[in-house]
Amino acid sequence: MEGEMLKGHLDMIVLAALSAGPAHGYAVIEEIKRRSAGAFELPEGTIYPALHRLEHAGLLASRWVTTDSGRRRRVYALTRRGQRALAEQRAIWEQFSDAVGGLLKGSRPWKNPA
Amino acid sequence: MEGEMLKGHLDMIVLAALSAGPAHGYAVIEEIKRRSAGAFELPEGTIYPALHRLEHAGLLASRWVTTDSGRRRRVYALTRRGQRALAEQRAIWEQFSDAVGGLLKGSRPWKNPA
DNA sequence: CTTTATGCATAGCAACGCTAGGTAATCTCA
DNA sequence: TGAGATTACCTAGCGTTGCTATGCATAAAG
Repeated sequence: MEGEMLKGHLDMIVLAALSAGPAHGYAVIEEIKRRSAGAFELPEGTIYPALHRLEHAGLLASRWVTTDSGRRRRVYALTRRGQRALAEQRAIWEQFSDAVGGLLKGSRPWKNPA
Repeated sequence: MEGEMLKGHLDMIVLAALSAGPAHGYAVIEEIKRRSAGAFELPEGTIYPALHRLEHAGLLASRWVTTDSGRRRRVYALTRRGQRALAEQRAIWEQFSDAVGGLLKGSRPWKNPA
């Protein structure tokens, strides 16, 4: 699928992916892919700028971590503000989703034979 | 609400608004507003270009109509291709919506990367 | 050793809804 | 009758934002 459909929803998606616990960028990409059952395979050029933006906005905090094997990773975690933002955006998503649902309802081609 | 959230969903929304029957641009705006319970108040600068685009793509057909009171209106109707496109986009919306749902819902035992 | 996967970063592009501006006829109501 | 609101259409250009393309570097797999 994909188009420009997730414009305006990306922040929420990234925040949601981090809601289970801290993760580094690459892991965020995989978590999004996993939780969306493969529907969202977001490129690095989408995620890294998003993470930077969200950190700059105070919704995420990051620290550098070095693994046992010597890999450097930047691990992000939701801040309290980030958690609040996620809750807000989730509520907005519900409204948006309901509104679209309302539009699609009544346009059903295979009308439900009550 | 509003942001850039409906990027990539506008065509479906317009097609859905016309699925009940032909309508002119201004009426499409009101139909969208009505069916979305006021959530979507789309400006003319959004709708008219969208209608032109959809007609150019062969998903809509238009004709000029003059009302009894002498008003000129451009009335749009779904073509067969438009109906098919709506069905497709509805299916894609379901996928998109489910994927976002999975993201907002799914939390799983956290596997520490570091 | 060569390939694949991991991991981070960013300049510039492209898509697309929206702002802001214009034109014009009809309706409402004092 | 006149003013303002509403209806009704159109479009150039803007701004946001996700994505492409590219670069760098290390670790695991073959």
